[in-house]
Amino acid sequence: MRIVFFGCDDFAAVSLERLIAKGHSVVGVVTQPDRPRGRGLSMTYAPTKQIALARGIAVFQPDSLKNPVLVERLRWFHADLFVVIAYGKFLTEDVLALPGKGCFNLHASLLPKYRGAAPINWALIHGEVETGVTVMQMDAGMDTGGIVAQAACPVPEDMTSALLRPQLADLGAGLLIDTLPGIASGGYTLIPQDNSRASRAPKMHKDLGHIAWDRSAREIHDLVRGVQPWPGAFTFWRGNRLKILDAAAATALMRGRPGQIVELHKDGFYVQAGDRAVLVRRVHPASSHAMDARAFLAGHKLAIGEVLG
RNA sequence: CGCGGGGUGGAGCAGCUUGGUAGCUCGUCAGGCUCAUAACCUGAAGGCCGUUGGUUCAAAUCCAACCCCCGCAA
Repeated sequence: MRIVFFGCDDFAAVSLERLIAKGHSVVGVVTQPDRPRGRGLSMTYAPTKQIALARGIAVFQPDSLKNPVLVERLRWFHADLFVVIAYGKFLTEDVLALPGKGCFNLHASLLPKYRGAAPINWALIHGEVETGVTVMQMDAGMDTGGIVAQAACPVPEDMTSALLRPQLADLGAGLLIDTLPGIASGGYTLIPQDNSRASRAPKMHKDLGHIAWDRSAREIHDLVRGVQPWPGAFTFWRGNRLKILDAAAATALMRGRPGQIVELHKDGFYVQAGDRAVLVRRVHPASSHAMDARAFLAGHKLAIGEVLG
């Protein structure tokens, strides 16, 4: 079975590696065009592209899949199957119709929940205690296709999106591998998604990480966990950005205005939220590096009553 | 040449503008106080101030180059 793999990031790379390792015939890798990234705006290759180059697999980086010429180029792969993971572009119906066995997607949520670009982040932001991965047959909608298989996993209290991401990538890669024989033989059944239970997980953007201190301590805790490593939860202290890397909802009730520093502690400092306080345990000041709150407190004189925002 | 911040005992910071005895909050070690403690008191160890070169009687501090780290932006 000739497979063309569509995907870009580290999450997709795990499955690509697994496919190759299991001996599947990956004849092409389709990724987003290279763009200048990082400090200094140097050109960096997507993780999947790096894997493809190392293995001598053909790489294709179309600007748009709506361009008929580029769609025609995809046909030359003579693929039986398209596997799509975190590719970042919609596949048009013309593209979906190309492979004989169809197009299948690995999505990092228990569909129909969290359809969209950032399912892992949103599951944590919403405080889910369970999430998982789904293999589905693609249709023209956004993550609306019939479900082939799912695997769930619990979400511990202290889980962050940065930690959960590789775990789900691994879980998903395993599910994908297990599912492929059925897809190859046609021996699978599609379970339609219940649209009434669907929810959206739109792409992360910068301002999502900006902490609104009038939200509940629980919501802030979930936000801090859910926006890592990017965009990261942040607030402003004396005019400078202060990333909050680890925070917990306080058990004791404290009084203050939302955003106000209400208590300094050996292991961090308490900031008043909408209901109770939040204990900030790890931070990343602007122009510095990540550090425990106790280290931050050693070098910066925080005053009780100061307001973060 | 995208914009910007920073490298000072184990940690986080001040000092640099106006060159000339290494400072602060902690940590560590020893001792003391206490029923006890993350509390308090006393004392000690630990730094060629990122690297190289320059200016100077004298450089953490001024100048040049280089290395490393980070934020923004993507």
